[in-house]
Amino acid sequence: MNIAQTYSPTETENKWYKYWLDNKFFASTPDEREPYTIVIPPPNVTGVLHMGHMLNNTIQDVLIRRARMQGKNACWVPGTDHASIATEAKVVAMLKEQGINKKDITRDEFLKYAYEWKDKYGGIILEQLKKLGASCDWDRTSFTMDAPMSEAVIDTFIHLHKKGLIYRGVRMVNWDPKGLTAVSDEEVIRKEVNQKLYYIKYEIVGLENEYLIVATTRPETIMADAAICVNPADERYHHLKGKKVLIPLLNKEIPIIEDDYVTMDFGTGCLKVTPAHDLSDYELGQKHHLPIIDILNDDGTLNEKAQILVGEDRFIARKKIAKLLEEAGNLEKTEDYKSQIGFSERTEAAIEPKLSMQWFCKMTEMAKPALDYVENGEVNLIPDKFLNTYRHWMGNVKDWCISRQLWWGQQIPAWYAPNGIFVIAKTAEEALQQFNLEAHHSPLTINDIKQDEDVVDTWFSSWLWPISVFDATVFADPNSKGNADVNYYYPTNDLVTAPEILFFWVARMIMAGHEFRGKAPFKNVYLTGIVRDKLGRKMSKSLGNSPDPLDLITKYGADGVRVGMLLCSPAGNDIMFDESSCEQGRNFANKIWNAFKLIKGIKPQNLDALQTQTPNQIAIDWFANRYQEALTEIENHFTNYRLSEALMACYKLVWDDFCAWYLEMIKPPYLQFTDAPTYNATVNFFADILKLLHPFMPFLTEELWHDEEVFGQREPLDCCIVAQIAPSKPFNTTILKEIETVKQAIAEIRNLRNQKQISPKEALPLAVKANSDINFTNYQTIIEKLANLNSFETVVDKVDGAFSFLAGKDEFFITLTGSVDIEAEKERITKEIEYLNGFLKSVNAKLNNQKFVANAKPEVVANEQNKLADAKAKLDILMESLNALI
RNA sequence: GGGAGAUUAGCUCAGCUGGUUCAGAGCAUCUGCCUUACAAGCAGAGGGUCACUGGUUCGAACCCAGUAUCUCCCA
Repeated sequence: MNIAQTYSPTETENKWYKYWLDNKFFASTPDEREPYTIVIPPPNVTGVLHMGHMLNNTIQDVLIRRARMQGKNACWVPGTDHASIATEAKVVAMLKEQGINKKDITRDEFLKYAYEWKDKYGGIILEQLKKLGASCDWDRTSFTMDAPMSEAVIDTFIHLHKKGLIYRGVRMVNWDPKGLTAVSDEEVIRKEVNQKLYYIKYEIVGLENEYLIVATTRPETIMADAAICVNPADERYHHLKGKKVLIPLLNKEIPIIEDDYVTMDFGTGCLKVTPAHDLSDYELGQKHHLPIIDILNDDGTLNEKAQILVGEDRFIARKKIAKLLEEAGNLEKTEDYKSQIGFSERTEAAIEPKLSMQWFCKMTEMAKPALDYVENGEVNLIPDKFLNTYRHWMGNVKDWCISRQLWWGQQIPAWYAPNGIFVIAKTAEEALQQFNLEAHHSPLTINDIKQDEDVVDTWFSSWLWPISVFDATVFADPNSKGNADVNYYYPTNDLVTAPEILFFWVARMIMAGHEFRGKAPFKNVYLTGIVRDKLGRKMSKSLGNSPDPLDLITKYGADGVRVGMLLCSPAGNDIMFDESSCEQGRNFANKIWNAFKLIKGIKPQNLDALQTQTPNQIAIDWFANRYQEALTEIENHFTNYRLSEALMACYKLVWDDFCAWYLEMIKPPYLQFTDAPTYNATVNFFADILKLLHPFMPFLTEELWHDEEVFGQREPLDCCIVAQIAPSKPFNTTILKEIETVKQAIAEIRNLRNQKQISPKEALPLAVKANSDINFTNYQTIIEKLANLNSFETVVDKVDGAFSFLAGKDEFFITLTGSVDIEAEKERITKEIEYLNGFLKSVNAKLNNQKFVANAKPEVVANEQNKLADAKAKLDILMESLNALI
């Protein structure tokens, strides 16, 4: 026998991944089979593999491998996302290191550097996914800025603009003063921050030495104040109606206005209204027709409209102005205060609400069908608890700010004439044509017009992803039929992603899918949780609490890590990741390895023997049925996307049923071989097990699948990855039940040994008094072997002076060499009797209750009657045993 | 402040339509074993007032109301 003591994964993994690739097992082209499609949530080109990717992609790989083995044409499309802000930030930083300032180079030069950067680092995650075993169709790898994909984005922009769904407008946006761009709401991370609440005194005009006190966290914005607002119900301020106050330091008059938006019991009940620098204030300003005074530059420094502290950064200005206010006697006091502040997800700069001219995509109209798909079940969210959140969000959706003040991305196809008029067109030539069609200005030349400097949000590319990876040409014309790929693969089947991007990606993909294909892009959305550490903290690079996934793979094997991740990852719940679960995965792999070693070791010399009978037939029958039972359960778990439970069911089938029971039942004595029928059956079982496990543990199963000694020389394309797994068949429950009783009896005997300190080597005599209709002689060899008996007999009467126990209603007797401790036996039996009496009482209470009998379903009542009969029978047996002892 | 979800064994989680001997699984723990497939193992065992308080019901871990704690989303 030529096989290692333990399974060592690394070499195996490299070998088989290459073999799969070389033989094109991952590749898919449309054919007559049913398609099964997943598009990867494209990881961002700046990223490296983290635990979230590991979980997410393990799940996708399990689903895709299973579909492949069910005979479907499985296609998993990989790719990456250009991540405009993050990538641009990285490239800018890289250039800075080289002494190059972005401002000093042209857009084209910058893009050249950016593409170089992307080519070098952009594929890292995809390469890492291969280590995990991801069976993506790599030939289809897409990138959101590939030429056709970018063209799709521009076509989409033009199309939606034509429909009136894209417009340009001044809005309050989340401004990132470090990235110098607007970011979407979803890219803002709110954090609780310790701040100070400044109580500032505003002098009331016409009332000498009378002040209004306003509490604010942003004293540096007083120069931008347009009004002070109080609640009309606030009696403290009734006398100030119609009055004005002076902004401290500037001595500028602003009105006191009333609005019930103001919370009376926050601070002093007075709110300074700064329409240019706060979203709510902006809305309040619009309502009350207040002027907008923007005192900040794009980089967060104060501009000349501030009049004081011009050029200072907003945070420095805050400290300085506090001092100035204090000196001027306008600072009443300060208090410590905690509040939520938004930070840029990419640059970590504090977000500044800022009014600016941006491009927006109208959402209300598109949200309606996107909500309907989910409401009516055409798209299933798994778990469905997310439906509520989804519904809430789609009902309150806001227009989507799609422009970004960046270069890395698709440039907005808007062209401006010198007079500020713009047209939307794919090229400068087309734009010029459009301009010159319009009569109200003199003919322009190509040099007169200028394209919008900004690019569109990355999500404006990725919402097209499930379509554009197959056919990027359909966006110019939504009525386009599309190519063979998109017609075959779209809509895709499952999407596996994180709940945090349910809205800004999943929902928008549904919108785009509806707009351009008239169909939702997927049927099921499986939402994974966030991977957290043992302490419940989100795993992140900055906390340093995330293990390097590749190290884990080296340590536990890819299969071990896959199993470890899945064992603790129910859908939609965060996973508390603990390395020890990978250890469990590795141990499981080793268990399978060793079971295989045993099978190899008991292979008979001559497999062609004419022998057709085997004493192991009952064990074989049992496992064949047990396998079907487990398969049924596993299929059910998969149908419901309960992957961790499907895996656990496989785990128990292999470890408990196959290894601990079946193999022990059929195992010949040391250095002996089994018979041909047993061996063949066992090998077939093992092959079934390999197939069942393959989606979870692709490498180990493929390795063992190719063992020549056991499975013979296989054809080059005869691989586990494409082996077909048969659906479950009906099974015989009688043998399953009978073996359960047998197992129970064996466990009792082992327990007896433990209690009485009897060595497993010492054989014992067993007598069986069958009260059920089980014929125990069928199971004699199994019991003899697993309980180590030296005699086995069936009896009609109780055996006196023996240790006895019940398994089901059947009685078992073991005569021990020493005398039986009668008192202890009595006590044990009495305890059982007490328990049964209690049980009987509760069953009787139900059955004697007229209301129960009247209201409960007939089968429930019948069941109670069965319970009663069973318990009575057992009780009789125990009473007899007890009486025999007295 | 508004909304959603959670709370079951030491840990991570199942428990599907209220009704089996329903209080479960895996891991961890404890006891005994180096019994030649596997100590990354084998055999066995012990762990729970189903967060709390009421209610509905013949019957509640499950349904309802309230309370507490936690998480997330939105402001």
